[in-house]
Amino acid sequence: MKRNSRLSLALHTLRHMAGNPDRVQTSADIADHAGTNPVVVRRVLGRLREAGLLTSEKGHAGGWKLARAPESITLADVYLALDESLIATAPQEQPPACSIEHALHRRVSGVMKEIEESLIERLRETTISEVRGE
Amino acid sequence: MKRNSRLSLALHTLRHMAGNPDRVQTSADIADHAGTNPVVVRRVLGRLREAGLLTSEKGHAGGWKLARAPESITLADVYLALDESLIATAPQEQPPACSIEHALHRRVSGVMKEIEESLIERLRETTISEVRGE
DNA sequence: ACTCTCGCAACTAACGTTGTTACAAGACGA
DNA sequence: TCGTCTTGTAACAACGTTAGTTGCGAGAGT
Repeated sequence: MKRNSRLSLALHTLRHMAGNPDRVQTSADIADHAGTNPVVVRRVLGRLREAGLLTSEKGHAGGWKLARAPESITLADVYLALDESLIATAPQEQPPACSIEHALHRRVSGVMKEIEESLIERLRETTISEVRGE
Repeated sequence: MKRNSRLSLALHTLRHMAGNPDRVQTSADIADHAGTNPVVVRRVLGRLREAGLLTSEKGHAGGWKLARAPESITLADVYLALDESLIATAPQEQPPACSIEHALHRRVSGVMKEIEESLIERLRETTISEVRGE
């Protein structure tokens, strides 16, 4: 699939949890609803747990739950937790060998970094609670 | 390699041409300088030709040349010619089935589109002539 | 004990990108 | 006209990334 799908899965799941913050959901439930696989769910939500957005418990009544108030979780938090870095400029491993190439890379990287900043800025304006189907 | 490399190759080549606008260069020369393959060069530069930035000629004195004044070619022109669409949101082929998923997709797509606009805006500020190694 | 859950590692499959080979078609000069 | 240089294009291999899948171990709870 696309680069997008991890972010989609994460947001989708969090948004559902935001509507019912105390309910514990298993990976299997989530996978079922999202049309994917429990292992994939654990992979993605594991990132969110590392970032402090979710908690997980093993055992009978185990599963996933929000770790914080949904009003305090922005789209940017999710984006950053996954560190997708949509705006990728390859880190130019080779020594430039051509000053033009070097200058171009610097220029483009600069713009990309700026743009990624503003993307994050923009995502930070919305919390997961605020997105709702009409 | 990375998503980035087509854009890098295109910009690198155009920048060199901008410094010597009347010289005709073969794909082999360009590939050699960029450390890649003539076929790859033709693939990438072919896009630029379709966009009206370059011309190509077959035969003995054939090769590639700028189609326009280098001062009139911006980084955005190159980016758009390649239609890389760095900011990809998958076009959600499936019917949503879940209104939350739908709303999220709309929200995220909206932000992404905005961001891509501002990237292009930003790239439009610089012409290929203006980038130079110090 | 038994069962349910997450955690994790390993493997497969699909996809996109680059690189490579091969060949056809057009342009030019001898 | 013939040979040679070039682009144009198709087909294929190589590689990396991602999602999906299977299997097994480790905790938690009954």
